[in-house]
Amino acid sequence: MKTQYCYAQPHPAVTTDIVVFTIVDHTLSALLIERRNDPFKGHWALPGGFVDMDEDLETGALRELREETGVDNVYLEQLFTFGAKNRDPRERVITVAYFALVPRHLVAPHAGSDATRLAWHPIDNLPALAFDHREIIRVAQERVSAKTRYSTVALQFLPEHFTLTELQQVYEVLRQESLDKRNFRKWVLALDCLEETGNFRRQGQHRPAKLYRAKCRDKVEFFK
Amino acid sequence: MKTQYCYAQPHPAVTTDIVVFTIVDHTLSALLIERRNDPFKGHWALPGGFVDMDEDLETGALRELREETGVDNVYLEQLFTFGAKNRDPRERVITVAYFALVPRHLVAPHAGSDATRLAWHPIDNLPALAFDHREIIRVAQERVSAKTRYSTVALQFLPEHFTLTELQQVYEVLRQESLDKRNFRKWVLALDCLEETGNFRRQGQHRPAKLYRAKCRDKVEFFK
DNA sequence: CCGGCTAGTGTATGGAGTACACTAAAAGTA
DNA sequence: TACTTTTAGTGTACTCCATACACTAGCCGG
Repeated sequence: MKTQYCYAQPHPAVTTDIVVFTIVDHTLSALLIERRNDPFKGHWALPGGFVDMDEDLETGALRELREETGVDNVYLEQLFTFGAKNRDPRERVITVAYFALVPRHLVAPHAGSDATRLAWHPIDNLPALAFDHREIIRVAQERVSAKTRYSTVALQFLPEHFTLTELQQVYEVLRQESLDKRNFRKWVLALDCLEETGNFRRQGQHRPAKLYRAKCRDKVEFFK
Repeated sequence: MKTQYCYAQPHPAVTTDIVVFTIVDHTLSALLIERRNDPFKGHWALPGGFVDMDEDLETGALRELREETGVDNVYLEQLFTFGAKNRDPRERVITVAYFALVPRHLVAPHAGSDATRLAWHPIDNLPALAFDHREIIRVAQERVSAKTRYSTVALQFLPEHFTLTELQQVYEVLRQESLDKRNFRKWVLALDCLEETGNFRRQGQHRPAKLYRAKCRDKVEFFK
């Protein structure tokens, strides 16, 4: 006989879903998994899953992320909780959505441990998505774009060392506009959250670029 | 025999809690209810309760608010979801916290329908609170203060008609600093979200003040 | 050594935020 | 009625930040 968990009141299921963003080819992209089971079999979905009873929400999100995508040690922030009563056809499921920002090269979406299909999808060309995941991604994108305006989150898209041109490209992708090089540099350096590494990146037949590093990589700071 | 709701996997309980803010005597205050049952019997707590299976999260929050405090038709926004594994001593409870902003005079916290004690408490002089409600209030206060910097939420603390001095006081309370009268007026009028009603408030032995109204009371706008 | 490419730099202008002090209008009082 | 008290309401000068804009530096390959 199967174990059952019984309550005097009906309880919803609670999941976490994580929108993992990176920038691929100058395009903001999200990491998606192809579902192998119903409902929405064959559709793409956000990584995520049920919260264990003995783990905090954020811990659960990090665990799902690691298990399903191999992504670890990244910037993670709670986004919004989606709880429309019919968002899952099986039972009442409330999902606490998170978003994560990762440097592109750090994540190689080779199939997950269980041979599930895993891939980056550009935000403005998403395939058919399961549940309300399209809406979740939309909200996540808005939040990330908004946060570039008053915090240093954008640094989370880059590896430890990067050039100012690379950083500018991150901002251009997120804010969907091109920026003036001189003004951008003046602005970002005035924030006083970058430092030169002393090294250069030689790449292509042109002048090498100075490499910078975030003064505090793991702390997103607010300004203004 | 009691009805039981059984699941193959353990499920947490899900509640909503609402931080209702208003400004009383130039002080940001929250609406609290004295608990009549264990756990935390006698402690003060946020209004809120279990989410029904057939209602959306926000609908549930609004229902609890109405049932427990009589507060209705107010600005409500999802704040954050608190799900630390031991935040409720009885069982795993995940709470989706909201905050609401209300004009002071619209809410008379006479005891709720069930003679529960209900009262405004200044934010910086809170009594002993149940669960992690102090933390929830702290996060809510931070969010509201931050939002006054780039949106028109502050208008939600005022009734339909108000003077510029009253509006300035709201900003001063939320941002915890005094503002220059001329600069404040220049700034707030330049936002172009207020209009004169044509009426005046006569009060005290001095020049009457123009009454203003929000151009769109029910829509919080962003600027900058 | 010349061409092609990206890295890197300064100045001038306009607009917004800030600092600051007096007049206007009502009401109560002598 | 004129004087006092109290809050409402208004303008200007300065500083700083955002913006617009074009050339030199340095590497590589041919």
